[in-house]
Amino acid sequence: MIDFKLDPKSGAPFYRQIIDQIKFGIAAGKLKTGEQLPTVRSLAVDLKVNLNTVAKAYKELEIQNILATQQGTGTFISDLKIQIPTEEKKNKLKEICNEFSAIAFSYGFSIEDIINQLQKQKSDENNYK
Amino acid sequence: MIDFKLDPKSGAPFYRQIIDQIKFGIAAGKLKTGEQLPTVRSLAVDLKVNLNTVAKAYKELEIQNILATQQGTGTFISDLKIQIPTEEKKNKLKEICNEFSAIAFSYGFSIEDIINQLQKQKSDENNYK
DNA sequence: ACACTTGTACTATACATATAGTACATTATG
DNA sequence: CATAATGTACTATATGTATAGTACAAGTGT
Repeated sequence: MIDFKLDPKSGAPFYRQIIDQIKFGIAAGKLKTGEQLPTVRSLAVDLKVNLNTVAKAYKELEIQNILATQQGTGTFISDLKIQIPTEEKKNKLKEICNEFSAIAFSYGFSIEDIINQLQKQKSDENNYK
Repeated sequence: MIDFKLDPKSGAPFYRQIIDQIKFGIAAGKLKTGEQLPTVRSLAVDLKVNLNTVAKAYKELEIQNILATQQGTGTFISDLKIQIPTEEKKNKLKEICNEFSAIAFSYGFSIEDIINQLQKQKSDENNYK
């Protein structure tokens, strides 16, 4: 389970910080398929925010098919591999990359800069194997 | 010179659409170092928005050292070549790439998927030249 | 059936953002 | 020096966003 934390100074809204931490948790392997997340209430109390703030984060992740909620039971990490249809997945990748390059671009980086950096990351990753 | 256009349905604010079109114009080679952009007034009239909306776009690009403004004269594309990535900038790139690959991971994409998509984007961009 | 736990919906409010209106400051040019 | 061109600053307003308060609905387990 993740140790959720909110930083009021970060500038990023609370609900987005929650979303990011869950996504990072999945990417880092700390959250696995089927695992239950804290309930909206318990996490809200824990983070000292309103339960709707947590619910909003969960809701957005549910729309993205990253979480599955069951009323009365809880919220769970869904099986990411079989969730998104391939065609939709391709569009999602395009969307992510567009947003990605737009942000990088605003910092003065070219697409090439990004590709080079990612390739560096990729070889780093292989070194761990 | 770019043929500026605004799409009210796009969801993106006008000033950001202007920014993006200038950035893409530079990336596509349509705008070159030293070239003068339309004045805030003329572009505002052309796009049927307030001059402050254009000014805001120019201002943001000036802060990013992409444009240089001279009161009484106009706004120009600055010399982008001398913007060598500093140490700080490199770290920023790394940071951005880390965050995005983490997000892409959570959707089930690999770094390779991202690189492939970005290379596709890059060649699309070159086709405009 | 009942109590309890879970997520959801509706409302209000404070705050930020985008755009516009208007007046001002600075520079160029004749 | 005067005028016109240019970007800038200040203000107002409408709209969207984030968060919270509270009540509701749906499922669980005894």
